[in-house]
Amino acid sequence: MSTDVRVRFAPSPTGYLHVGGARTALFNYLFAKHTGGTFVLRIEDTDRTRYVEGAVKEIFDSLRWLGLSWDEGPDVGGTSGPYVQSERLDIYKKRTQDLLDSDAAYRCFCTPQRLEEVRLAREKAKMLTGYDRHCRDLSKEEERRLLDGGAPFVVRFKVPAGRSVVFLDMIRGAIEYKTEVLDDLVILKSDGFPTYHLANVVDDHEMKISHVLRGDEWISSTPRHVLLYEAFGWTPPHFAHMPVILDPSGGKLSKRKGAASVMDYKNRGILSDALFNFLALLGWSPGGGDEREKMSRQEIINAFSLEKISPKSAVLDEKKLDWMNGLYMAESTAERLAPDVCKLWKEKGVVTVDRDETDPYLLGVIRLFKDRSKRVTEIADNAVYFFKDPDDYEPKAVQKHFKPETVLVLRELMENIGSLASFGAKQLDALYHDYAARTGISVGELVHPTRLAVSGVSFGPGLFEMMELLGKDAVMRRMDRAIETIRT
RNA sequence: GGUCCCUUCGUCUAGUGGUUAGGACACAGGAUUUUCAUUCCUGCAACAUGGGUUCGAUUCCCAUAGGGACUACCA
Repeated sequence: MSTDVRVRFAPSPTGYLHVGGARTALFNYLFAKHTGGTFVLRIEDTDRTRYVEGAVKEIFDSLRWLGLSWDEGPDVGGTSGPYVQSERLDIYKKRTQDLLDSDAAYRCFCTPQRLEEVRLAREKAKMLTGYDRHCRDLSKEEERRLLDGGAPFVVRFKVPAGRSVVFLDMIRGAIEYKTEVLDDLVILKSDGFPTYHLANVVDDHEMKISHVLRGDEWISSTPRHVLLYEAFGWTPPHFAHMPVILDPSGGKLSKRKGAASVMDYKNRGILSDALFNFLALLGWSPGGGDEREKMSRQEIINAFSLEKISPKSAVLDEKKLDWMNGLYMAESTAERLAPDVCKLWKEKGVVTVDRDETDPYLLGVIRLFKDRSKRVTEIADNAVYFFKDPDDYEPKAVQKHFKPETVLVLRELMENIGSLASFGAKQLDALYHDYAARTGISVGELVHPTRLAVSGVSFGPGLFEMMELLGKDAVMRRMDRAIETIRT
């Protein structure tokens, strides 16, 4: 079956792409790539009231940024199009008619008010909520009369009585439902649009989807879908339901509580490779004693299998994401990081908007910071002093390193630096060590005040590399300024 | 309320009918380093509870508890 694998990711354009959705897409992608199958992207826009302008683009952008490219979809086409449900209305109408013809479905003329009343009454009586099948046995004459009167209607599926529906979830095993708990679901709405249930079943069949990998909120709808396949005389696909991703308090990830969408993570300085790797490991692991954590896309694809997906929901640990992102930051190059970092610098007004991203100075700064930063944003935040002299100095560090006698030391260092033949990290290193040896002052006691004078903070890249990049003029000017500060 | 799903360190997880229950992140301590970060040691820390089945259960079964999903003319 390996080459027959066809999977799909089917988001509805109601907003941004949530990381939970992104991971479902990721697992679909991984399964397709692992099996040499096809990854289809389908837009489920059958609810016109929830449609959000720009959502499709946001979803496309998020998936592309994460590196999840699809083989068939709205923009790239394919043999099973169209891939947007609102463009497939005729298909659903025809299929609905098929069901009506075979007496597997019926028109329901109940008003929303009546439905509401029934629901409340049933709830009160502690009965199963859901439709009471009022229109299921309408006579032909009655139906004709209502139809001729122009009464609005929906089409409902006739759930057979006294049956049990069993389906196999690839990561949970067999799941069984009695049809008693299933009500007659709406398959075609009064506006002529299909509901998710119908559209989903029809499309998955027509698009020859072999495996449906979706969020586990769909488990309880699956028996209805199985019944629909049955009514159409189709073989259902394989099902596998992905667990949800939670925030640290155990609730759903939400924008309110922090990052929730793929773009949130991007904007907060997470790298695509890192998020890909991290999300893959959330709810899945290679198993079999394989304890790799940092894995390339190809390694993940090679090791992936649906059976190793865990059925339990997982909490997204941002600390671990940071750790992994740091690994990818260090591994990346200044050139690759530059566009993202520069964008942040430009937003902060640290560099002018027309500044060239391939500027060697900029790349030099990034190179100095990337190994010690966990996120792209960290570089942008911590490297500001490379673009302007420090306005003030870190108070705690001042107490520790700016002492009256520091003035003398800095002055002498400046004199030495002034007479340096060439201003480079190596020479500076030698100079500091020589000076330390000559005076008996420890290197640390020279380095710390210099660092504070030059950068304004007590931490950062290697001092001598930093000085070299900053250049002699800036270094001398800042040291001079620090001396003034100490004296006053 | 009903139906269904889930349950190994704080978090992500590996794993087995008999193991000192392994790794990673985080945390704590130490070493290295001019700072920070890295790196390297060390430490801390888990099989939800109760019944079975079994010579033996973390592992298999059943309950209970806790968490979650669904219960729309939303997906």
